[in-house]
Amino acid sequence: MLNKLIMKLIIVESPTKIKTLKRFLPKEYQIEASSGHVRDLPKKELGVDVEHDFKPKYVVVGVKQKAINKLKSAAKQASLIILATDPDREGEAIAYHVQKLLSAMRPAPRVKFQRIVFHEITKSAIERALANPGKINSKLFKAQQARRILDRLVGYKLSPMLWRKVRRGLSAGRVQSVAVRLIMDKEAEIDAFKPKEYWTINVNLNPESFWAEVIKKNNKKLVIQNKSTADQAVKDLKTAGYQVEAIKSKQLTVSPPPPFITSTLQQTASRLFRWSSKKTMREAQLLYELGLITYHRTDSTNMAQEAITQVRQYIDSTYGSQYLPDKPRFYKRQSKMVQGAHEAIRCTKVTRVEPKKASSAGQKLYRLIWRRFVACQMQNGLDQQTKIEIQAQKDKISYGLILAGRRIEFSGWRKLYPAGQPDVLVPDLKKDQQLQYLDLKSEQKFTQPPARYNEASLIKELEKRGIGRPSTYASIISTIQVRNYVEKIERRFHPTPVGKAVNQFLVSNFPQVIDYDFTAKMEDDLDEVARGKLDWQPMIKEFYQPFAEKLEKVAEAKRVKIEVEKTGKKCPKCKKGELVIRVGRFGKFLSCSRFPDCDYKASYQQIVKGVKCPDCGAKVIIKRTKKGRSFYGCGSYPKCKWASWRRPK
DNA sequence: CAGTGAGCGAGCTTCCGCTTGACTT
Repeated sequence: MLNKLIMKLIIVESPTKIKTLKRFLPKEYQIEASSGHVRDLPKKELGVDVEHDFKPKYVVVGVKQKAINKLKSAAKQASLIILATDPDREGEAIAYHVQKLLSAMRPAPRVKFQRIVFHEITKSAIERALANPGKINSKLFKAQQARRILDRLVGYKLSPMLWRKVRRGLSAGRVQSVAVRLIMDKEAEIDAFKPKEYWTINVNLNPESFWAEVIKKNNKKLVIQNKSTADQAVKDLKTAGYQVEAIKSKQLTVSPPPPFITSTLQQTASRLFRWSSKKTMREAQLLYELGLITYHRTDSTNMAQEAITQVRQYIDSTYGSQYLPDKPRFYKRQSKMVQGAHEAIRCTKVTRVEPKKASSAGQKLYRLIWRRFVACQMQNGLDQQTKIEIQAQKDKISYGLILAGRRIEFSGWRKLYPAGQPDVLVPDLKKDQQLQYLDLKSEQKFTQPPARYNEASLIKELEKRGIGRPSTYASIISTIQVRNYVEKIERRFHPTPVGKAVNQFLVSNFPQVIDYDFTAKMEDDLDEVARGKLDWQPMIKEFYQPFAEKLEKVAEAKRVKIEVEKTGKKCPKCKKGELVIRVGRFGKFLSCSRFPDCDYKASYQQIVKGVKCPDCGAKVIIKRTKKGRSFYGCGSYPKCKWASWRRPK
């Protein structure tokens, strides 16, 4: 058959790309997807020979067998195989392993392999890439391999240590352990926090009955720390004379936020819709598969040239030229950790304002992405900020008061994207104008402890430190909860006794591994490997040698006790011990403090208030599956088997 | 979707990062 000789096989990572590419390319090209990594270290063993230069053992990823079979049968027909995986470290490794797998086929395909890279899926970009094929960048692949091996060594050496020293089934890793540490350190900050007392005084003045805040005394910043100071000021202010001292006005330009990337999309959907990162990713995936948005796992704010041109035309024709900046906006990458294989998350067609094919949740997310996409190329907003300074004079003592206002002069991009604060108007006053005292409010306040992390703020913090990747943010959140290291209460993360014990163990024994800068240092080294300045084996060795020595030492250390939560009740079995709440693999349970002398145990029931079992009327409790997902169940189980994922009415 | 967990003896747990289905409460 003639076809057999001329068919060229292009291999990409994501199956969704197949359709798009087919539109651009002539029939002689067949396009298939690897669906991510096809070979990896084995799951059941370390798979790294630490005695022999860290030689890795790779096996085929079981769940990818179907995709691999497809690749293989296509490869048999092909005259040329073009590896078009993503243009980053992981993509290079995927290309390497795909080539390895396909070359090992019997009978061996006698085709050539080419590697191409493109940063946007447009006809011109792909044609350019096809015209300039290269080979696999083995330095970049080695950098990925070093990353993979390092993570394996950390994870598969530390985790068994925890099984022996704390409890079976636990885990540690370069990313998850630092995420847990962040939460623990925040808790320590909160514990150490001592609220400070302070007072605010606001004075109500005429004309127009406005309020101004007292901020100065005798031209110095005034901080009121106790009631007697506040009372003295109140006494003065009640009978003082008031006068406008100055009116200061200035214009502020307000730039739009950059287009969405994975982390900011998750944070914004969390803030506006109260969605979990998992929910956001699920909805984004569906939009991506419908071809409505660009790829949703990205750390880059770049946008395709054609998209910018289209959105600028759209802004000009829909909102008018005053909403269009002279030049397109480009957003810089925020850190060197950014890999930039993909574009920012944007709509594929700017004129598609409402996607009819999407679900209602999908439409909600789409509208958000659309607004941010268009807004990021719109003109700056312009605000008029006004500060009115007022002086209060009482005998020889003077107080300074302030009143701040802000008014939007030109909405700019905020015409589209939620801007936040509405206008705060100030009364129409003149310099030196006399004011009349009406009323006064003196309030005692206390400084607040820092807030615990929620999903959004934890992801933001991890991203800032370069820890984790867009494809893993949602799973990090899940892992630390499934392991029972932290629990979410009212959408915020709190430490559990197990999490505290594990963190304490790691901080005191392996401080370098869970150091906040460990990943950043690793990335620096990987850059060197990718640039050919450093070999990967010495890089791993430099880390592993001291790590292995430490592992040996720590093997001798004592078991770590997990702290228990007291209930204040007596054990009903032995009547001697106290009932305590322990955290096990399946969550909390009640037991006797005298364990193992007394083996009393009972399930700890987290009762849902105001809800009855729809089947038998008993109380409803929150339970967890083995996988860590929580569900509602009947309190009289096993007599009544009622259970539900959703909270009953 | 769940009968345990802490220990004990015997086989197992575990990492990070790239991707989608196959499950569906």
